[in-house]
Amino acid sequence: MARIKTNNHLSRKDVIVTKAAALFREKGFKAASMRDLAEAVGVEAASLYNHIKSKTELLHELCFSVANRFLHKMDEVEAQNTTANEKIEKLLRFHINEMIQHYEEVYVSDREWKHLSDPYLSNFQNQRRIYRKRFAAIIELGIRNNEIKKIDAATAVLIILHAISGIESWHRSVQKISAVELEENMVTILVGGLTNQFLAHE
Amino acid sequence: MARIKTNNHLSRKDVIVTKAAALFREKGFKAASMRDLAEAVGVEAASLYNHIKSKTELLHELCFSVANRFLHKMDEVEAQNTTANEKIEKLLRFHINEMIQHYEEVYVSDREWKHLSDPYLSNFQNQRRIYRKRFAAIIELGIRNNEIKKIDAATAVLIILHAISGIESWHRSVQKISAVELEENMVTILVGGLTNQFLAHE
DNA sequence: AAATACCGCTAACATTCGTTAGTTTCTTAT
DNA sequence: ATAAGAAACTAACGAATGTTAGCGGTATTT
Repeated sequence: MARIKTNNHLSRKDVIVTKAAALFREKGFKAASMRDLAEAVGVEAASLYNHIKSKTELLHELCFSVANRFLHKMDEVEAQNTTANEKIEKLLRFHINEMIQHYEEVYVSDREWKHLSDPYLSNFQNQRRIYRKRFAAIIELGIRNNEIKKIDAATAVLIILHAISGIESWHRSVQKISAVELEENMVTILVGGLTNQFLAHE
Repeated sequence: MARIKTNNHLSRKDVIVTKAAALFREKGFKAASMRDLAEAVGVEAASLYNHIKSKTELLHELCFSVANRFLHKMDEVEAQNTTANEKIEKLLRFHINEMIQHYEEVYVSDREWKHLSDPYLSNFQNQRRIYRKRFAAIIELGIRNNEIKKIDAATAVLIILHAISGIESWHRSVQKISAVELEENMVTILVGGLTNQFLAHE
């Protein structure tokens, strides 16, 4: 009867949530069964219910812990007295680092939130919508200040957020450039575009 | 006993595949049941099997019909005698239009291919890998010709492809800019970046 | 050492799932 | 009109799913 291993900082529930993130990422929420999760944790399926309320609760916890981190960062960035471009770059780098360091959680929150059930579902969708609005507002400010091209802000947000979720591919690929290089490349491309502007002007 | 409606160009199977795409997009492959699909088609679940072999077959058909269209376009673009930038823009616009016009199929192929089973799974993954390699090769050519910034080509591909999948958000949003505007915005941002370069140089 | 809360186990439940078998009904061709 | 084939139906299957009940062992507190 082997117990779930914990250290001083992690509760048994934390262990389960972490393993769930990895499993939901790998198989998708619906395809991952509680018996799969139990095996990953090293315990029988029924035993999980001594620590969690339901499978969906695991998804709640993952989705909202990620969402909260992003909203918190948005508060911080908005409060800073910087240019729109600097704000965008800050957010961009935060997103990239979150995706690199908390890969499984962020990925699950991004792709599996559909399987939340109300009221969590509407709640999550709301937070998401608001986050994007705030992001778009920063871009619109940048446009008014002539820092940023006259493009549709919502489209820009959509591109940025989805481009970041592409780090998933990087994470799984065998031949990777370093995390730092990845970050620099992404910022360069998204902020500055692909085209070699110097050459184009000459 | 209402039959599945067909016109001259669509077989009953085509109708099922199309409805399946919409359903798989909405709920995800695993969460969408054959009984759901049957209801959408207007028939009992068992009746579907007069036209299809299995649920997974539906996913095969969707994934590979999309993949084939992209590979075919890649052949075409590679064969053209144009600059790397022009090739990239061609592919970009093709992706965007595919996503706008065949939204459900492309989305499903993009997000649900994990649920394919071998040998289809490995096959699909291979095609995907090769497609990205070919895309990256075009970018690398552009870099050597000084058309494109010295960035990591694989990262650029990853950003472009994922950015395009963001059209999903546009598709579902209520207040949309037009498809043409969306396309122009996406090309502008991805090729030219966010920053207002003229201003930055002055 | 005894009491107590914690945690894991086995067994089983009600559902839901994809799919098959067998039958009936509708359409089409002769 | 009738035979033949296509396509719908009902019923049911076995497997897998999330979850609960109840019991037994283990760690912690007194």
